[in-house]
Amino acid sequence: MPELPEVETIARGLAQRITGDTIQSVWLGSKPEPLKSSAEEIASTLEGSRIESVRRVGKHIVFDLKHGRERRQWIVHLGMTGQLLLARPENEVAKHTHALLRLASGRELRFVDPRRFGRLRVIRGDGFQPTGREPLDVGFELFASLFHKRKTPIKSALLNQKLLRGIGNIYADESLFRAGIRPRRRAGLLTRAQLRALFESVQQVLNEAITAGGSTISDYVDSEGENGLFQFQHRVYGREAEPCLVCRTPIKRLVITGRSTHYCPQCQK
DNA sequence: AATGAAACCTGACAGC
DNA sequence: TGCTGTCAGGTTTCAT
Repeated sequence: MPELPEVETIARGLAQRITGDTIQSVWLGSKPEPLKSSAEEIASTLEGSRIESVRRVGKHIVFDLKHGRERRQWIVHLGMTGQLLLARPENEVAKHTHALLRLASGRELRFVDPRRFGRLRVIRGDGFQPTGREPLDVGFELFASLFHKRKTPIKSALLNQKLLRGIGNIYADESLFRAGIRPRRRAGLLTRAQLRALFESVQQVLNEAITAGGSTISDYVDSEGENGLFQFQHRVYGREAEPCLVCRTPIKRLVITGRSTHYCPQCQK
């Protein structure tokens, strides 16, 4: 479900509301799939830990914890349909709830994920090592070098988390539209001007989406259960056969490395 | 090394 | 009212 702007929105909301709280006890569902670490390891690492900070790294939510003097981390990836929700104990526990953290403040932090593509893991210490570069922190020269000599379509390269971390299907399509680049163009063949346009489009799209609280297509909600609003600003994603907002040409849809891809055949070259 | 297809899951929706 | 097929904000694994 969530890409960089959605994960950023969730992390900011949680940071505001649970920083300084302590995890008292942990319940983990019987289905083991969403757990990357063992259930016992997750529970024993989290229980008794104080939440020092909550932040986004790529599409991961990182909880920096302190257990006594020891640093620990809880790493959450939401997959396609994962949600982290702050709730009161009396609130009904939703179907597909896989983890429930009881906090000292009396609230509960719940991980809900119908498709179970999400992943939870814990780390002793603070050594979480993400892949790729943050698209909002990287400079142009480094950005351009990531695509050098790559034969893969630029759309696939944008989705490759080992290059840039956090861009997903919606924001790849939206960035390519704004940059006027066809998704199937070989990454290594982009001109310097196109790379510059793409660099700026990616940052623009991500920043605007963060401001709008992310995109809600079907089930994304932030930690308070609120929808995002950026879906109303999508220019190509989900608009197959609808007129391009710039030139009225019908938006085309195709599949690139298994992902639905939307573009304007007139505006994107 | 790099690329692409298939697999992992459940739910919603369209068409019959 | 079913049933079937398709699709979905993602990543990993396995062949080429």
